[in-house]
Amino acid sequence: MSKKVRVRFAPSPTGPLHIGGVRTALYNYLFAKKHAGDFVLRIEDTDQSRYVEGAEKYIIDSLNWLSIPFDEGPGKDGGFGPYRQSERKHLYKEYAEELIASGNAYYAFDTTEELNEHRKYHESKGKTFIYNWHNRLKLINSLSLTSEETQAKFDRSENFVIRFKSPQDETLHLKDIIRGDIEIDSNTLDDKVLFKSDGMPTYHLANIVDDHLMEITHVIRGEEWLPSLALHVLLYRAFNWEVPQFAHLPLIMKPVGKGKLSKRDGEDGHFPIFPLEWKTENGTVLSGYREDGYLPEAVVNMLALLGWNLGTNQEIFNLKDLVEDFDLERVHKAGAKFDPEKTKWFQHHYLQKLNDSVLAEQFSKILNKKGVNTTLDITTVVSLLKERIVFVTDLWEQGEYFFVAPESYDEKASKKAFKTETPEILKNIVKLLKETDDFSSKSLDTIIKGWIASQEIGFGKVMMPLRLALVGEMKGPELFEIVSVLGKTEAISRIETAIEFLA
RNA sequence: GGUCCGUUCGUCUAGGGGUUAGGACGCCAGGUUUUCAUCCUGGUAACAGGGGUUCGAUUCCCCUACGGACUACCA
Repeated sequence: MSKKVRVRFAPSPTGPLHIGGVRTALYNYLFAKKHAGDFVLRIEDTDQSRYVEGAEKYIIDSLNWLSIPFDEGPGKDGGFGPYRQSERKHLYKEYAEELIASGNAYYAFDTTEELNEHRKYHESKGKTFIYNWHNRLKLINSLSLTSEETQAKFDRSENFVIRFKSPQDETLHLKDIIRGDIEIDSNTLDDKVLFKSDGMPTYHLANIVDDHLMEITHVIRGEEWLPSLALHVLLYRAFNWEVPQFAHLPLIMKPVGKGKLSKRDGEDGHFPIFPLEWKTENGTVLSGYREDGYLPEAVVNMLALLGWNLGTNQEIFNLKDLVEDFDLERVHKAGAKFDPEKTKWFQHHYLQKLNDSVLAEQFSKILNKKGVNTTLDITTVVSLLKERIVFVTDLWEQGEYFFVAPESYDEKASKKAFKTETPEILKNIVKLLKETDDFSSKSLDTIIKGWIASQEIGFGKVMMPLRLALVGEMKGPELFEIVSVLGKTEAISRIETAIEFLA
């Protein structure tokens, strides 16, 4: 019996999550649920200076909005808490010291200034400064100093960090579910800081300790962590802990230009890159998918396919399908530019599946805000407009004329549609409308088309000016549906207004 | 610069030693709608380059180019 699958999503609360982070969360969730495992949310807030108020709440709200809730996390203890690293602070020191005791780590006293000097010097010579086996004895640490000298530094309360002692002359064989085998020469690794002088662990230490303590079986994270994989595996080895499996997800790239998608890409506002709206401290509002009117299903579907596919032609997946079909082995290796246009296509698809009554309810709210008072049946209006909209808000743009009579007629269209004989034709239509009480679109269709046929005039000569009179431009659903919804009084009134306009 | 990862239509991708290299978004055209949009049909468009291996390579190997990530007491 294999261990229960446990995965974690471990964001840093430094601001809003962009869709890259959301996708990482989604893949973790899908993998966990597919294997009947747990999805853990862990907040990695070991860098107090970068902490941003509200970011944690934002992360949780985003996951909830997308229906990818965590099983364990802040406020939801599953026996492995706390789930904020700042609240686990007391844990890490002893693990760092354990590494020192076992000879896998050491104290280092080099100041930031000194290290910067070294880096600058190396850079000037076209080299890279690496703190590791080849020079650690020339630097200031408990390996180069005598134990008395080291103790003296402690007695003087000098700042220190704990660094990992990376091995020399070893070829590491790493394994990644998506990328396969990776070979690393340990001599290229540097002695990463595990424990900072401010008493907090770095990401590397906290991450490994927590993943171990939380019994994480699969680490699914962004490709930007691939260079740290060797260190992490070495850390597990040093602790003599079982190593989880790793999967490094391809990056999401900017839709235009070069490089990976970053939070800054949300600032130009051409398309949302955040799930939810976010107000920065300087008051700028970064748009979110939710506030822009996207359905969470559309966002999830789009994100799922950004780097993964089933191998069939299927592109529409709901969350349940995804849980069933998702497979890390089918995750693409290369980074993916995300495509705002395709996202709209998904949105259109999912919006069409919404019930007319649900849309009508939302549309009513919009109408209220616009101060529109109407006796029209909103659900019917929605049913006529639905297929041409992508967002609920498009309903107004597409169907304003249902509620407000046109005040002008599209210039180009009226040139084409309004002819000298038009007023006479429209008068006849008014007469026909007055004579009937059956305002079903079908009946209207029969009556008016029958009249047109009997007069032996072109359909266009009637239909086009009629549409213009009712709508104001050449757009909208089937004409007699509009007449039917508008009703006798309003329809006749609009046509008479057009006749007057033409006079 | 160094280390690592990657490279199939503009974009997301399928495929994989012998295929007309498939799908989707976009774009274009036609049809439906006597309008517009939707929808339907069709079209456009790709294996980065060079060497191998092989009867045969887009597919396997190597090199180059290009792209990306990392290179902090940030995650």
